[in-house]
Amino acid sequence: MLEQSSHPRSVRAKESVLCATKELLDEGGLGAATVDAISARSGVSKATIYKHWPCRTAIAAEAFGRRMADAIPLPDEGTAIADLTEQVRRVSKFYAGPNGKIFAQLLAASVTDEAAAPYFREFFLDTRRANVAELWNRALARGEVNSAVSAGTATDLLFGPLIFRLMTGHAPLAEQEAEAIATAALHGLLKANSAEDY
Amino acid sequence: MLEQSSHPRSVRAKESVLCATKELLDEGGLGAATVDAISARSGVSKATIYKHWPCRTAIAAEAFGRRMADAIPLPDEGTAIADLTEQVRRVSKFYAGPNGKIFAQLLAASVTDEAAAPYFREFFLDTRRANVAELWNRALARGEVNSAVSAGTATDLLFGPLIFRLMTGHAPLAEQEAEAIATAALHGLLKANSAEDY
Amino acid sequence: MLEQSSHPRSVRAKESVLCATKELLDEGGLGAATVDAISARSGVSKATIYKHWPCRTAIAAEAFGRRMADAIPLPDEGTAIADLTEQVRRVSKFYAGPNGKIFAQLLAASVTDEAAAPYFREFFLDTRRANVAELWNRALARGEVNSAVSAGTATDLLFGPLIFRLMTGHAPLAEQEAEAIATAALHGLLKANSAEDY
Amino acid sequence: MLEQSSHPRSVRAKESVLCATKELLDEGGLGAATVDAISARSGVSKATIYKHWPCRTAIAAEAFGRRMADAIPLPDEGTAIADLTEQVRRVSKFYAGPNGKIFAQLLAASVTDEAAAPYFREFFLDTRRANVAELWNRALARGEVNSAVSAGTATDLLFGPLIFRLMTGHAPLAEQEAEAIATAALHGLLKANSAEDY
DNA sequence: GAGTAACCGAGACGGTACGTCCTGTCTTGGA
DNA sequence: TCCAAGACAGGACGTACCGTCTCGGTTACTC
Repeated sequence: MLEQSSHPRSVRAKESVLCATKELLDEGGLGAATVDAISARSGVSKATIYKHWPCRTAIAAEAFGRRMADAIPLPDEGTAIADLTEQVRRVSKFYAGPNGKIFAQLLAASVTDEAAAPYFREFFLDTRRANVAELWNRALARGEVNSAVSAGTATDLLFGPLIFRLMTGHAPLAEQEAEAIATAALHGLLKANSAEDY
Repeated sequence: MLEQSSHPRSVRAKESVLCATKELLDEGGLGAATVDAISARSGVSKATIYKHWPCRTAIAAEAFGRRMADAIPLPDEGTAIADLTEQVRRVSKFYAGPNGKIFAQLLAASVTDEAAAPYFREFFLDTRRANVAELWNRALARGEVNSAVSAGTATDLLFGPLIFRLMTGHAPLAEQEAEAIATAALHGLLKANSAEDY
Repeated sequence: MLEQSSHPRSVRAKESVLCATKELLDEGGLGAATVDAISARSGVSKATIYKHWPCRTAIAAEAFGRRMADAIPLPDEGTAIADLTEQVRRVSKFYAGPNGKIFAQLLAASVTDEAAAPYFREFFLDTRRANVAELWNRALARGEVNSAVSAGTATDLLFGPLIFRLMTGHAPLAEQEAEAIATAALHGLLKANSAEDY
Repeated sequence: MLEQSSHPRSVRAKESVLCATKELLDEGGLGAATVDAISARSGVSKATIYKHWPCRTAIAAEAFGRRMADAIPLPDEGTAIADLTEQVRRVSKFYAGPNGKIFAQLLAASVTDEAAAPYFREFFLDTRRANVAELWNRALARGEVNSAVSAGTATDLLFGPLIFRLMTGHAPLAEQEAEAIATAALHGLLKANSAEDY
C-alpha cells in the first residue's frame, strides 16, 4: 500500500486546480481563469471544483494569494520611517507590475462575488495587514510612532492611497509617488508638523 | 411655438436611459442594471443604447455620477483641519450608506470593463478631486497645510483609506473611524508631530 | 424496471425541441419558429439547441421532415402510369395544403441558410426521392418506362413543376393541374407521342 | 424652373437605387443588398426607397430582373424540339452561373417576403413565361406539339426541374443534364413513346 | 482478494446577458 | 416642397460563462 497518498485525491485535485489557475491568471488575467478553462487545464471536473470553492473568484484568490506575500518580504531597516516607507515602496512596485492588474481584478471581483470576499481577505489582506501590524508594533515599542493611531488605521493610511490609484488609474504608481505618499502619511498634511522634519 | 421638444430625439433617449438606469441601480444594484433591463424600462432600444455608451458600466457611471456630487457638498468651515475632516466624514457617510455599495460595484466594474473606466473617472473622480483640490488650495493660501504635498497626494491620502475599506470591507466606515483617518492623515503617523497637536 | 429514462438527456432535449418546433411551425409558419421561441417552449436552452443544430432552419427541417413522408405514402396501383400519376397528385395535394406553405418556407430558407441545406435534403428530399426511385424501378422492371431516363431525371420532371408552382405561386396546384402535369410528363410534349394515348 | 428633368428627381432616384442594387447583388448576393447599403451607395435615403418599393427583395427583383431576359434571348432554330431544348439549355446555363445563385436567393426571398412576390413575378416570370409561350405557340402552329398541353404546363414541365435543382442543389445543372431533361419532357417518360424517337 | 461504496472525470444542461445586425418608421434640417 | 441623412424601436441572432446535474468508470476501503 502506497503511503504516498496520505494526501488523498481531493488534495491532489486542489493542487492541480490552484496550479492551473495560477497559469491562467498569468496568461490572461482573471478573465481567462474561467471555471471551464481551469477544469480543462487541471483535469479536475467542475463538480469537484465547486466542492472546494464557492466560485471562481475564490479559486483565483487562493491561487494568487501566496504570491503576494512571497513577493513582498517584510523590511527591517531599523527605523519606523525607513521600514514603513520601504514597505509602501515595495507594495507600490508590486501593484505597478503585471501582478497589480490581477490583484485589481481580484479585488474588483470580490466586490461583486459576495462569496469570494472572505477568500480575498484571507489570502490577501490578512497576511499583509498582519505584516504591517508587526512593523507598526515594532515602531510603537521603539516609541517612534503615535500610539493614538491603531495599526489598522495606519495600514489604511499607508496603503489605501495605493489601492485607490491602482483601481482607478487616476494617478501613477511610480516609485517617487510611493515615497511622496509614505512621507505625507508619516509626517501629516498640516504645515507645522513638517517644519523641522524635511 | 412648441417648446415641447426643444430636445432632439437623441437627448430624450439619453435622458430616458439614464433615468431608468438610476432606478434600476437603486432597486437592485449594478447587477440589476442589465442592458436588457435598461432598454425595457426606458423604452430605448439596445442598438441605440450601444450607440451612446460602450458598455453598461459606462451607463451606470453616468447615471449614478451626479448623485454623488449632489450628496456631498463642499464644506466651508473656516480652517483646513475642519474642512478636510468634514469632507472625509461626509464621503465616509456616503460610502457607508446604500449608495456606497453601488459606488463600490461601479468602481469594481470599471476595473474589468476597460471601456467604462473613463466614464467612471469623468463622472466620479474628476469632480470630486477638483472639489478637494479647491479645499486644498484654499488651505494652502491660508498657509495651513504643507506646500510640499500636492493636492492629488493629499486627496489620495484622505480618501484612499475610505475606498480601501469600502472595497474590502475589512474595517468599518463609521463616523469616528472617518475622523480617526482624517486626523491621522492631517497630523501624520509619527510621534513627534502629534505631541503638542492633540 | 424503469423504462422511463432509457433515453439519455440529450435525446430528451432533442425530442422536446423537435416537438416544440413542430407546434410553432403549425401555429405561425417558419417565421414563428424562432430559436428563442423554440427554446422557451421546449424548455431547452439556446446553447443546447445550438449544440445540436447549426441554425433554426435545420431544426425546422428535421422537425417537419417526417411529416411529409407520413403524409404521402407510396401508392401501388399496378401500373407505372397510375402509380406515378397518383404520387404526383398526392404531393400536389400536400403542397396545396397548409403544410405546403411551410415546406416552401423551408426550401426558401435552405437557400439562404447554407448550413441548413443538408438537413433539408436529408429530411425531405432523400426519402422522397428514394420513394419515387422505387416506383420508377418497379416500372422499369415491368418494362413500362423508358430505360434511357434515370430515376433522378424522372423525379425532377414529375415534381419539379409542382415545386416551381409552389414557390412562385404563378399557377394553381389543384388536382386536375397535377394530373395535367403528370400526363404531360409521362407522354411528352410532342405531338406524335400522344396521338393514340389520349 | 429647370425643365431639364422631364425625369423628375424621383426617377433619377429610382435609377440610382436599381443601379446600386445591381452592383451589390453582384458583389455579395442578396445578403449584401441591405437597404442601408443600397441607400448608402445610391445616395438615396431609406425613406425615399420605401416610397418606391415595399421591401428590399422587391428592389432586388426589379434590379436583377431585366438581366435575365437580356441574358437569355429567344432561340429560333426552326423546330420545336430544337427551340425548346435550346431554351432549356440556356436557362440551365444561366442558373449554373453566378447569376443563378442570386436568382435562387431572390426566389427564396419572395416566398418569405410576401410583398416581394408580385415584383418577382413581374420582373422574372412574366417575361420569361411569355417568351416560352411564344415558342410554344409557334410550335403549335407548326403542329409539332401536343395541343392538349397548355403553354403554362409546358413551361413548368421544361423549367420546373431546373428550378428544383437550383433550389435544392440535389442534382447538377450541367449542359447534358439540361438536355436529358428537355428530351425527357418532350418525349415523355413512358416506353412506347420513345421507341422510334431516340 | 472480492465486493461495495464513495468519489471523480467528463461534459450536457438551463439560465441569463451579452453585443451585433437589419428592418421599416419617423424626424430634422438643408436645398 | 421634397429629399438626404440618419436616429430610432423592435426583435432575432449566435456566443459565452455560470453553477447544477447526470452518467459511468475508477479508486480505495471493508469484510
